[in-house]
Order: sequence, then C-alpha cells, then structure tokens
Amino acid sequence: MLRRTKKERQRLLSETIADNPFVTDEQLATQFQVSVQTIRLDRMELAIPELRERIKDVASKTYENEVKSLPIDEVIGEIIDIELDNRALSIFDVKEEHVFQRNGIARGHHLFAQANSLAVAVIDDELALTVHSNISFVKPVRAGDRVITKAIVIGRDEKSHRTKVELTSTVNGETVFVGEFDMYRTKGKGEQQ
Amino acid sequence: MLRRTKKERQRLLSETIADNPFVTDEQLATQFQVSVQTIRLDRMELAIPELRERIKDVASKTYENEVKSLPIDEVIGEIIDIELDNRALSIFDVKEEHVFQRNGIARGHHLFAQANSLAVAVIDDELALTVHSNISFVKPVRAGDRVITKAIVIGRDEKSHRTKVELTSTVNGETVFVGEFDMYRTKGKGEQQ
DNA sequence: CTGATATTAGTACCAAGTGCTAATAACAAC
DNA sequence: GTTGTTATTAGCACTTGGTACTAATATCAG
Repeated sequence: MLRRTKKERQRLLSETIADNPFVTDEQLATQFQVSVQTIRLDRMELAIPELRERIKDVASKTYENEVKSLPIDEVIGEIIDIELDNRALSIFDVKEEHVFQRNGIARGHHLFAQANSLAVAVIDDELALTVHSNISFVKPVRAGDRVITKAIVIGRDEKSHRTKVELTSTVNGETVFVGEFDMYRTKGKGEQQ
Repeated sequence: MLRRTKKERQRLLSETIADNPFVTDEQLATQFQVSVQTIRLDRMELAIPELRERIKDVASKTYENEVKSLPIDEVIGEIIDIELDNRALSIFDVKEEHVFQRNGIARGHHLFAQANSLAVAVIDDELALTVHSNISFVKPVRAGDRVITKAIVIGRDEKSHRTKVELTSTVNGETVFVGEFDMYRTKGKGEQQ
C-alpha cells in the first residue's frame, strides 16, 4: 500500500464526506491521490451514496423537519421534541468555539441563544418575539457538555398577546441555566410593530 | 391557448415548485398536460433553476445556517471605548444573517450576545461570568441597523464577588434593549495584580 | 391571410454518476 | 522466483435530468 492503508483512506473518506457532503468523487480522488475508480469502490464498500443522493438527503431532511413558527435552521441546537404551544426540547453540544479560551467556560450568550430560539420555536405563531426575560446561569458549562434545554409554556394572555415560557437547561441532569421568557405573538390580529 | 393561459400555467408552476422543489420537469409536464419543452421554456422565463440546483440550494442553505450560530470572536460587536470597571461602549451592525427570514427582525440572542460580551469585557478581572440577568427587548431591530450598546458598572460587592452592570442598546438614539447583568468575578478589590 | 406568439420536436451535449469487465500493481507466502 | 490474493486503475456503455439550440407546427388576433 502506497499512501497509507486502504482502511485509513476509507476512514478519512467517511469523515471527509460526513464533514462536507457536497464533495465530488473527482475532488476526493485528487485529495487522496488515487483514481476516481478507487474512490467509487471505496464508496461502494462503505455504502456511501453518490453526491446527488447525499445532497438530496440533506435537503429532504431539513424539509421534513420544518417547524411552523420558525424554520429549523434558525434554531441554535437541535430540536428533538416539540409540541407547539406546550413544550419543547433541544440539545446543544458545547464545543471549543463556544467557551472562553481563558477558562474553558461556555459564554453565556450561547446558552441564552439555545434557550431563546427554543422559546421562539415553541410558540405556534407566525411571529414570536422575546420581549423580556429573566435568566440565571446556575452552573458553569464546559466544552464537551451536552446541554439539554426544556421549554414549557406556562401561561398565555390573549389580550396582551403575551406568552410566558419557562426554560431549564441541564447537563447530566444538573441544572445549569434557568430562565423565564415573555414572548410576544401576533395571533388574533396580525399587526406588526 | 388550450388548457388555460400561459400566464396561469406559469403562476401555478411557480407555486408548485415553491411548494415542492423536488419535482422534475417530466412530472410537471404530466401535471400541466404540456410537453417537457414547454415546462423548460416556462422555467427559463421565470428564472427557476433546474431540479438539481433547487435541491442543492435547499441543502446548502440549511448547511450554512447550522454553522452560523454565533461568531467565534470573543466579543460580539466592536468595542469602541472602554474604561475598565466603569463603563464601555460597543457597536454592532445588524446584517441579513442576524434577522429572522420571516419577518426581518433581529433575533434576540444577537442583541443579548453583544450586551453580554460587553458586560464581560468591562469587568477588570481574569474571570468574569454572567450569573443572572434581567433583560428587555424594547423595540425590534432590523438588518442595516447599527446598534450601540453602553455598559455601566453600577455596583460591586466584594464579599459575594458580584458586580452589577447596566446595559442599554440604542439604534439612532432610540432604546431597543435594556438589561441588568449580575457578574461573578474571581478577585475582590486589592487582590489584583 | 398574415404575423406574432406559443408549443412541440429533435438533436447534441453535460455532470456525476452506476455497472461491468479487464488489466495491472503490490505484497505476502511458500 | 512463482503463485495467490487483494488493491488499484482503466475503459466503455448507460442513466438522469437536465442545457442550448434549431426548426417545425399550432393557435389566435387583427
């Protein structure tokens, strides 16, 4: 084996494609210094579909997962469960880029972003905006932590167009963040500000 | 014109494709009882890209947004003036990627991020963490707006290692966001290097 | 009837593949 | 060295869902 082993190349190939599904066989062949045919054999063995199928997969996946009040792509973290106007759950994996270099603790605005976008997503309305919120960062979160955030709609006032949402984020069962969000919604008379 | 007018067909065609970008010319031809060539002419006139391009657009759009949560920079916005443990000022230009596609209003977490990172920056300490905050989104902010955020340190308790910071964000002199941040810091007065 | 517009047909070509066969290359075992 | 096995490369026909272009025909309006 010249460049490395076949196994090693296939491992890297899987990674590369997972990282960027938009890459063609030709680009991969150049990258790994092998022929296009080898790349194709590799894909066969690894059961990796062709470029067009991969792209279609990405596209259809996001198409299925559309949430009514907010496109899925505008949510920080991944929504794993949602019951509109009732409750929602999202996961956010804290990575190196989310923490302070100096102390390794996650910057507050990332936790806020996850909570805030979940609060917006749970509202079953075309327009949902955060008006006010009262939040507490209970415990530091670090890179590698998986933050699970739960949103519970706890009150709704039709007249003021407000909905109250309670947010709780935990890491390994321990609460790291809590917040109460006051959301504005349009439903009823759709007048925008 | 046989089936209806060309205009009517093209209107329906746009709708159909918008509704389901995964449809092929052939399917469309069958649906509208015209030839594939007519569908292609229609797409030309309406500047609707071919199936593969449409799918790629859907896929890449969601792919971008997955990564595009919050910037990696330690500070959101540009600090233009700072007097440690006293006050600080930052500017943040709201762009298209910061607003909801649906209504053009800036997502709350970006405003929070600017305020939060300014609150962290104004503290003259190695470690500064947000413990609690009470915030209000006073007025919607839109793409193109220049948000100026001012942080004022309004209180400090040596024993609890807490510092209170008041944040105000304005656009063209109008207040759009206010917040009170409770910051934790490691060192009390006099312990500093 | 004439012209303009709309529609259809047909051809060559493209990207990014699949599926298949066959030729080499590399390396290990004996 | 020779043989066996696995790995790699090459080549060709074929596929989808198109583009780009030309040319013929249909439809309708004045």
